[in-house]
Amino acid sequence: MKKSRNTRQRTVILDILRGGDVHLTAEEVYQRARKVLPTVSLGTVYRNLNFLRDKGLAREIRSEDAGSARFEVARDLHAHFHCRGCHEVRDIPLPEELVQTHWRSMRGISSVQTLDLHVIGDCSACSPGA
Amino acid sequence: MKKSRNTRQRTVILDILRGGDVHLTAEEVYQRARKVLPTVSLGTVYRNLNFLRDKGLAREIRSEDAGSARFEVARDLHAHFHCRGCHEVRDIPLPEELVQTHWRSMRGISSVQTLDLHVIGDCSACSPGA
DNA sequence: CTAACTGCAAAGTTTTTGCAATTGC
DNA sequence: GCAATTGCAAAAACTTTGCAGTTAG
Repeated sequence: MKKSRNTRQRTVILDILRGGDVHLTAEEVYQRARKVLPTVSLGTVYRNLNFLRDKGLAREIRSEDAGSARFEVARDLHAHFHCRGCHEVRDIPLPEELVQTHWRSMRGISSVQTLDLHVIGDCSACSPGA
Repeated sequence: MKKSRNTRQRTVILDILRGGDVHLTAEEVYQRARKVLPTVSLGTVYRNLNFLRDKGLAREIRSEDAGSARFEVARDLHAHFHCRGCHEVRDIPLPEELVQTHWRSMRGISSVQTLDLHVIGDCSACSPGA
């Protein structure tokens, strides 16, 4: 196991992910972190977000409509609903059958680490009639 | 409906997505297109890939491990397996239950356009033992 | 004809990185 | 003490865009 330190920066960044709203971009994490650590750099935020992701403590989510990646603290597995209209991202439950699916029995798959499901459509605010 | 033209560039790019392997980056599409149209530009490739995506003729896929977006021609709905080791992307079937799921009954969801499922793990080539 | 499209190159965005200084453990 | 980490700034990687010229319909 690779060594790692609990720096103030890392703690603050993880706390930011834990607290408040989920789905923050690196830039948003950076802005919030600066309120606590005025001299923190964006590079450090990126390095720590990647570190936390690789450690399994955070998840990185990317939608089809490019822009920045967003990060959330790793919690119970869930899916994401992306609204095409307002570009909001919302957590929705991940169907239980999906979690149970026996992926490993598929040819060529040795192990499965995580599932990443995006449901893309319109939210009721953006498309009230439909 | 917005007007559009069938330019040689657009035709070639769509053919590239249709033929050969799926999951090409813009750069890869560009390299292949240049063999047919030596003066085509990367900007045109991007413009056309975006155009085809917006028209529903192509799909853009992004995985957790950043890098470039990849494009594939829109076909039957399927999921993608991403290997953490070699970064290959493979098509795998999308569980039928998932397609049947009644998303619209969820609070706040008005309509669903598409599902995007990524299964992240190790392929048998990268992790033979597991 | 003319609006959609292209090539080119420049600019925009997002993310990574080299390096010297700092700091957990 | 020393390797992990940081801040800074520069660079890399990826994508979009302004513009003048070209082209499909």
